[in-house]
Amino acid sequence: MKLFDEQAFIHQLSIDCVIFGYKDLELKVLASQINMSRSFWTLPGGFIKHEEGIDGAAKRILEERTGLKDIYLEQYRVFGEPDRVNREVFEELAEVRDEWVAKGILDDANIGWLGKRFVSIGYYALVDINKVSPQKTELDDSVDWYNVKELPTLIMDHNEMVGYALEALRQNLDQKLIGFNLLPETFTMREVQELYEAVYDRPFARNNFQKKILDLNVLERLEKKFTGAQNKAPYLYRFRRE
Amino acid sequence: MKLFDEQAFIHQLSIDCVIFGYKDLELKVLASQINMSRSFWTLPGGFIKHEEGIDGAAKRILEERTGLKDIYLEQYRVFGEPDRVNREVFEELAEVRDEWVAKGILDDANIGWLGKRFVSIGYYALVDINKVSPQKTELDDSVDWYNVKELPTLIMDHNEMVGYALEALRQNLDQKLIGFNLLPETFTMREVQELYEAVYDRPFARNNFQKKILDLNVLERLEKKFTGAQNKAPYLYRFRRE
DNA sequence: ACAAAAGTGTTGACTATACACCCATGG
DNA sequence: CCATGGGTGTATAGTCAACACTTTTGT
Repeated sequence: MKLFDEQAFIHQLSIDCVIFGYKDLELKVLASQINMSRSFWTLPGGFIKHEEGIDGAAKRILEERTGLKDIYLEQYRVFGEPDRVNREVFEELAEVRDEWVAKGILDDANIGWLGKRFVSIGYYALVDINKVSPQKTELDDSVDWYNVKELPTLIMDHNEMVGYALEALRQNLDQKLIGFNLLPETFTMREVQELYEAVYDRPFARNNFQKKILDLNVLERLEKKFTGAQNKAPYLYRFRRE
Repeated sequence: MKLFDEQAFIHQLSIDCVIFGYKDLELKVLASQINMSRSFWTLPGGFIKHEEGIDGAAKRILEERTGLKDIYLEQYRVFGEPDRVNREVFEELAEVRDEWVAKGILDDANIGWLGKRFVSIGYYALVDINKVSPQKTELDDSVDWYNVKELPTLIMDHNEMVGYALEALRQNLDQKLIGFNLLPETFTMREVQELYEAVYDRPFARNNFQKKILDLNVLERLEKKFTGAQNKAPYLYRFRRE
């Protein structure tokens, strides 16, 4: 079965998603590895169907890759310089072309379509990393989370895309109260703080941070969380959606 | 001569520009009027050539419409819902079709190309309104400035585009110090304040405003401006670019 | 001298940050 | 009762808006 029907999509326009997750004090980004003769890393992406809105397309792509519906996502920038095409990758693609066509993954129409210059709409998404089971496509060799500070070299301008996405995330984290999308349903104040420290890559004073977050009036305090550690048990909080 | 060669451009992808100008205490937007059997207003827009970057395309479109090079511009959002097409306008277009084809303005290939669903990249631009002499295209009946608060009804989602552009402008005016692009080379502090009041649609306290702006350290104070009015002559300022 | 508007200084409220202290928990 | 980390209170500095006052200009 052919990987995709290029007739169904708008030409020369793509969507690339920077999916942010948070775990082990690190802000992470989902990237997949494609093995040709060399291996390449890439952001999850896709195309826009003719009858589909761009937000809808991004949602569909995210659902395909993460299995999640109702993901928080936002477009943040369009990447459309004419030199975006990555010559290296395309040369590699040429090398594996016959093999992949034989496998039926791609056909000539696909390859011609992919070879054109693309304008890509950048979306970023925030997910609870525990709820995600990354889905491989036929082309992917692996799909995994990478620390945003130690990303591998991605194809085309995808590293730059992550940079702009992080900038947009930092701008919006406070303003739009979206950070809680990166945390599980309930969490401690320390976890919120550590998340903020990972995003902004700088420390925050504990007491002032607590005051600032509580003053937002968007958290409800639940029962205490007894961890077994020999210290005061922290409260759990939940984000109030309205 | 045919208006445009649809072969030269990326399909189903357009650019629309919200060009802001400032005059007579009002923030203004450039819109052109197209006369079919009814008349429609529209934002200046265009398409992206195959070998051209999107920022470059926006620059070209702006230069065509304003005669200015080196305009400050920024992309702020993509509009890509599938129901963007304006049925009314397309029906009107069908009515004048034969006439326009006869005139040689459009041909069938053009019309088929235009009839598809488009995704549009929104740019906003800031110009010194005194330097602009709006250029009509063959299709335009008029090109004029309209108060952003009293815009006519524009085609498709162009009114919504202006709304988002204004929001983006407000967010960036302070942060990126871009407001001075709307003013002439030299200006008084009062003029800066009136500009801000027009953009944010609210008054600012005179003394505090002056302090805030001067503390940015981006203005150099020049000679005084004697207007002939019976009051203290205000200083002229110039924006320091570096 | 006067009206109009520009420029500057001072005050008080609010906010953000730093410092200090007490409390709960399990060993 | 001690070490550890959680929760809260207070003082200080820095920022922002309101008020007051002085200066310059042409009539």
